[in-house]
Amino acid sequence: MMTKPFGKSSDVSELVSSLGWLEEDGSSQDGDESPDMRGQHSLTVGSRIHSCTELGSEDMDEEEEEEDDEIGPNGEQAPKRRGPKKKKMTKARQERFRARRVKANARERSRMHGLNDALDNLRRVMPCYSKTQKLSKIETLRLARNYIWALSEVLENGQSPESHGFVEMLCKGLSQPTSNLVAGCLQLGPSPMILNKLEDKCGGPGIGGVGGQASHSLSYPSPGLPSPPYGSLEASHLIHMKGFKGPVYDNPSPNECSSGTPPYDGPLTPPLSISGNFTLKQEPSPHESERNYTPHTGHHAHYLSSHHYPSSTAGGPQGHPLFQASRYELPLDVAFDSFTPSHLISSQMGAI
DNA sequence: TAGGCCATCTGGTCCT
DNA sequence: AGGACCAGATGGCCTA
Repeated sequence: MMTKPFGKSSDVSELVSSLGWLEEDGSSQDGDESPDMRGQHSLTVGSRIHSCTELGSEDMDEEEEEEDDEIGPNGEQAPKRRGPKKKKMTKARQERFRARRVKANARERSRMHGLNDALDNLRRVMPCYSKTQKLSKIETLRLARNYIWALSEVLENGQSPESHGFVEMLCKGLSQPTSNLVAGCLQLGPSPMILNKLEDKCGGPGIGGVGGQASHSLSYPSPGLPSPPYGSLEASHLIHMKGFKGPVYDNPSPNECSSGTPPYDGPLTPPLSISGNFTLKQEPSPHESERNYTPHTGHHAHYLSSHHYPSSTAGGPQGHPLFQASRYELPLDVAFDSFTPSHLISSQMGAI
């Protein structure tokens, strides 16, 4: 559960607002703001406070304004402050500040969009990529780690990708809905990824094989379907049941304890069929279509069992720039001829 | 209604 | 000085 310092309607916010800290004319809205802006009708309390502080420290060439006689919320005199004195917020300064903030906000939005695009790319190389059932960010990262871990087991220990252990590794530490999704996908059919490549290279079917004939005996519920009340695929359960024996880690990270997912400190080994995967999945990011900000909600995606892409994004824009980048293609073709884990990993990570 | 997840704004910090 | 990165805060949307 996410921890939130304040409730959704913060008492503090109301207090600050009542003190007149909030701008009265709604000018906190960026001029370049998208229609997608949903919850930004007021600035955050902390931000507002910081904002005032910052304003007080800029433009030292302008006249300073004493603020010694600040009056507190209850009328009492606030203690004198040390440090640079705040300056009066002149109109010009306000405008400059706003312009700066607007630019910074735009950059930050762009940065976060880039991050989300990268996450989308990562989702696409996951075994259970689905346009309609999107993994949450955190689950994407967890699954990615598990995936790398599982593949490394395949390469290093010869573990079969059809084995229980492979699926267990993939699901380890994931939420049940995600575990179900992964299991469902693996059972349903070949993830376009490693499995095909394994088939090519090893002469064996991938997990589940084409047509969804799962060769492993784990009985996963309803293939391909989202989460809920299907059986429990909680990885730890499986592990206990099957006497799972994972790799030995030298330096277990304390951070991993909470999730129950083992850390992986060993050498990374790359996913096996990145190239095939990218070939198959070179679809435009759903996110990309939303970059144009359809009004409605900023919710471009729904997550796992309970979320679905809006139909309008099904087609999506063509030619995602990221997928046109040569860096996705070049190293991948080399992967199996001159197999160099570090190279592949770096190429894969570059894609991410 | 609570909880999960998200996008966005924001100020601070670090780096170039 | 300006940009990148980060984390805190907030409200919206959605589902159970």
